[in-house]
Amino acid sequence: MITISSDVIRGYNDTIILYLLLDKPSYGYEISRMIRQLSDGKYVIKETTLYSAFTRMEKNGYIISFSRSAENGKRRTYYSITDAGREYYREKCEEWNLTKEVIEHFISLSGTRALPDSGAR
Amino acid sequence: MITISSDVIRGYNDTIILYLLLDKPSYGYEISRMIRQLSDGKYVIKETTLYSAFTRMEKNGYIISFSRSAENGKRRTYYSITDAGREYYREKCEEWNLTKEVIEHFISLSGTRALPDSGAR
DNA sequence: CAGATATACTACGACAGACGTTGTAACGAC
DNA sequence: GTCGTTACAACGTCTGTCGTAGTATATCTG
Repeated sequence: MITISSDVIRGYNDTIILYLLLDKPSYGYEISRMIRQLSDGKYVIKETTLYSAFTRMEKNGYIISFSRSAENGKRRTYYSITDAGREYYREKCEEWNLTKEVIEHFISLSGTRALPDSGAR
Repeated sequence: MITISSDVIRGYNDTIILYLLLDKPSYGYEISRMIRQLSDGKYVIKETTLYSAFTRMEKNGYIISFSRSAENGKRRTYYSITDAGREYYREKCEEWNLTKEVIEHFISLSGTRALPDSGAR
């Protein structure tokens, strides 16, 4: 079974997290679950990756944290996206479209299809 | 101007290089130029990245190197893809399709579009 | 009530891939 | 003769991911 390797998604974890903060603040565990759900279980972010992304993005000003008690009284660290975060997200979306375009020049659909003559030689 | 960040393409440099070796052996400088051409200048691989990819992939058995003199007498290190390399390439192509699918769940086309109600709250 | 499971993190260190910098060497152009 | 292009190799740094472990509370199970 093919799974997503971390090196591939690397550089998009931040984007994914920001997407999930676009409409409302959220916290680690919820974001983790949402990623799993929205990807149909195809991508499960590692906890350490997630929390280190939070730290990094707060340092960069893309999100801000605040502590709030949940209904049951447990403390949680919530994060909400900043304007800079929205801007960064927007840029990453554009970058993604470009990247996709570029990589698809080097992906053959079947994976083994004979190449059209490259013109070399 | 939007450019491709290395973290995005990370994990696909090997795939890109293997693609360019599918039909014939090649060498560093040529591959570098082909990447630039095929991506319309949108992606220019760094030399160190390229040559370290060669070393890594040869160690992994995806490519084999041989030295040959060019017409002008200059020595070049050529690389050709192995069966294991073709197999690896094929897997990466499948993985790419999956990754693309997953990431696009988290990319909104406009980058700022209002989200459909997430159902939360 | 004990123990398992889910929630909600934090800390620490390792690792791999990308990259900056530098150096080398051969060739043709001017 | 030196400048630009070709064609690499070596070395060290940085960043993001991840393995491992630990802490603490809440809820569920028997």
